[in-house]
Amino acid sequence: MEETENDKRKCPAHMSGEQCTKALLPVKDALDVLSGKWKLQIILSLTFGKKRFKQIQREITGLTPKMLSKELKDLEINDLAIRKVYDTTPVIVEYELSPYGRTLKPLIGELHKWGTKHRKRIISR
Amino acid sequence: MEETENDKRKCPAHMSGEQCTKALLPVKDALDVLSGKWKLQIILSLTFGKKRFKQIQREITGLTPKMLSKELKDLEINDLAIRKVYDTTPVIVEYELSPYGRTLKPLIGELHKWGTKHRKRIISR
DNA sequence: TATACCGGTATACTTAGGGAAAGCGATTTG
DNA sequence: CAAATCGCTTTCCCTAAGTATACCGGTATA
Repeated sequence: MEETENDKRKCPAHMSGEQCTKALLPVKDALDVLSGKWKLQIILSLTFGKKRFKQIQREITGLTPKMLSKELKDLEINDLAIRKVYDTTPVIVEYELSPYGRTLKPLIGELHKWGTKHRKRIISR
Repeated sequence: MEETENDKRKCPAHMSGEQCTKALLPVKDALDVLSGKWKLQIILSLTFGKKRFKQIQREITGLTPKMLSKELKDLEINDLAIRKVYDTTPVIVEYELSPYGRTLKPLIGELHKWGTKHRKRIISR
């Protein structure tokens, strides 16, 4: 069995295997931003306006403060959400989606589109 | 601090909290299909043509046969990849992306687009 | 006959993600 | 004064995901 010909199709002629996997890095980045059990729900929650910590937690059943805290930090680090601390007594903390965070919308839209079709396809079998 | 007004913005007027989270299900489905450490690379590998088991494994450094086997089964279950067994001696098994699997391309394209911008944004700080 | 390749499986292990529960300082509410 | 709310953090634990390693029957190759 000769494979020399087959192996030529590993990658397109103009890119090496390394370049191929490099092209995947941004895809993984995007996936990372949305991955995890709660991020999507939190993002969704924030698309409807500013929210306080406990308010988000109340909305999303099962979400523990530990996870919420962690995920909000992740969103902040990625510039997707903004944390605002108001100097009141007691202190008030509000989270909101950043303008940049809103650029996720079309992406999530695409995921929703494909996912809906997929759901139908898998269920109807 | 009154919150009655704030709480009204939890979800858009026309949908309940439950409907909101239901809308997320297909998004999660789409994410699931691409999640895991190896799936993207395997899909990428298959976009360049039919591949045999060992051939894929050789291409993707670090990928163990156990994981490859598992991921390929996942792809098959989701109709994204096709497994073809040729009745030769020794038997030859080839994997390829299904036409349906190729419908992932625009989605991955979007992920790539957003991810590229994000990568630049995060690195330049 | 020995070695290597094929397409995987089986077993044991480590790591990462997430859940449960408690607690903290500050403050308001009864 | 007691209890509750806010915005968290800490600790411990469990499970799922992934790794390492060995192995299998069959075949081809030196």
